Amino acid sequence: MQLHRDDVVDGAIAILDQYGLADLTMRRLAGALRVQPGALYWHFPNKQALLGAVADRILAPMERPVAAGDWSGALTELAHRLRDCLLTYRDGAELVSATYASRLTTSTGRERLAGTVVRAGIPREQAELAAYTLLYYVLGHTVDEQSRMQMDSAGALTDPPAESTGPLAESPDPTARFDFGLQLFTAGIRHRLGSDVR
Amino acid sequence: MQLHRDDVVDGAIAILDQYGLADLTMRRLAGALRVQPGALYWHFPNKQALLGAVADRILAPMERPVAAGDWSGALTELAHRLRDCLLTYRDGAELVSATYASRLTTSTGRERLAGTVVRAGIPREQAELAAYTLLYYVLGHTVDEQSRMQMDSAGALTDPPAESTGPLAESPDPTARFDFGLQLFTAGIRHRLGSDVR
DNA sequence: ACCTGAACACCGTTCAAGT
DNA sequence: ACCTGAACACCGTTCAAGT
Repeated sequence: MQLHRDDVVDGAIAILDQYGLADLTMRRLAGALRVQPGALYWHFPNKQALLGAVADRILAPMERPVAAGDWSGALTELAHRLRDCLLTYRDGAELVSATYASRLTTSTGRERLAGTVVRAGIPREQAELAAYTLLYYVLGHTVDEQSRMQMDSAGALTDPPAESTGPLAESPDPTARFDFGLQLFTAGIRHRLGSDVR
Repeated sequence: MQLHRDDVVDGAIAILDQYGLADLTMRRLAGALRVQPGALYWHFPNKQALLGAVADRILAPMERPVAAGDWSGALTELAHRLRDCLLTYRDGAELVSATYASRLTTSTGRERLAGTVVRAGIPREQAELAAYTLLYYVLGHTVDEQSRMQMDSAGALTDPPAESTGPLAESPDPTARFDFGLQLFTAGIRHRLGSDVR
C-alpha cells in the first residue's frame, strides 16, 4: 500500500482532532500510518510544511462562494465561516494561527476579505489593512474561545460548580460575543465611508 | 553564588533577545546560568511558568499610569504602549501571545483597557468584550509585524532588491498601519456610544 | 520511486543524593 | 534550602541502504 501526500494529511487531521496539537508529532503520525518517521520526509520537506498542508485543509471551505449580496453581509459571512473552519477540529485555531505567521500573506481568505472591503468603497491599500485587522480579531478570538472550551471540558470533571472563571464567564453565547467584535469592526468601516475617505 | 528567581528571568530575557524564542530552552538557559537543568525546577514548577514570568517582565511597563485625559487618548496610549512592550525584545510578541492563551484573563493590561472603555460610556459587559477585541488586534498585528521584521533582516542579506513580498510591502510606516486598525476600533466604539447603548 | 534502519543532536522533567 | 548527576521518555531530521 503506497502512502500518498493526502493520506499523510488525513492522518495528521485525525491525530489533531483526537489528541490535540501537542500530540501531533512526526513520530506519532508515522506510527499511526504504520511507517517509519523518515518516510514522512519523502512527502514533506519538514514538519512546518506538513502543518501548512493541514492548515490548508482546515481552511478549504473558505473557497466556497458567499451568499450575501451587500458588503457587510459578505464580511460577516466570511468571518463566521473562518471561525467555523477553525472550530471544526480540536486545536484548529491554534494550529492555523501558529502556522500562518507569515503564510497569512498568501491566504485566500485574506484576499477575499480585502476584496469585500474594497467593494464597500474603501481604497485598496486601506482595505488590505482592514482585512488584516479583521483576521487578527477572528484568529485571536477563536484561539481563545477554543482553548476555553477545552479547559472547560477538562475542568468540568474536576471542578463541577465553580463560581466564575473570569470576567467573561457570565457572557452567554460565544457566537454573540464573536458578533460583538465583528459589529465593532463593520461600524468602524462604515464610519470611514462616511468621512473623507481619501 | 545563590541563584534567585529574578536571575533566572534575567537570563531567559537575555537568551530570548539574543537568540530568539526557539533557542530559549531550559537546558540552554541552565547552561547560561552555569547550573544544571534540574536546578531551574527548584525555582519554577515547569517551563510554562517560567515563560509566564518572562511575559510579566515584558509587560511590566503596562502598570505605569496613562497621561491622556479622554478615553480615546487613553485607549490609543495603552494600545501603543502594549505594542512597544512587545517590540522591546526579540520574539516578545510571539512569547506573550503564546503564553497568554488563557493568562489574558488576569492580565493587568486587559483590565485597564476595559476600564477605559467603561469610562467612554460603554456598559461593563460590552466593555470587556471590546477590550478583548482590541487585545486580539494588538497581539495579532504585533506578532505579524515582528516576524516580518525578522524575516526582512534575515532576507536583506540573501535577497537585496526583491520587488515586493506581498500586499503590505508598499505600506510605509508600521506605526501608521497599526494606527489604522486602532482608529477602526475607536470609531466602532464611538458608533456604539451614538446608538442606543443598552 | 518510495521506504527502512539506525543514528545524530537535541528536548522537558524527575529525583535520589549531596552540601 | 538549594543544587548535582544521572536518568527517563521523548522530539525533528538525515541518510545510507534496501526493494
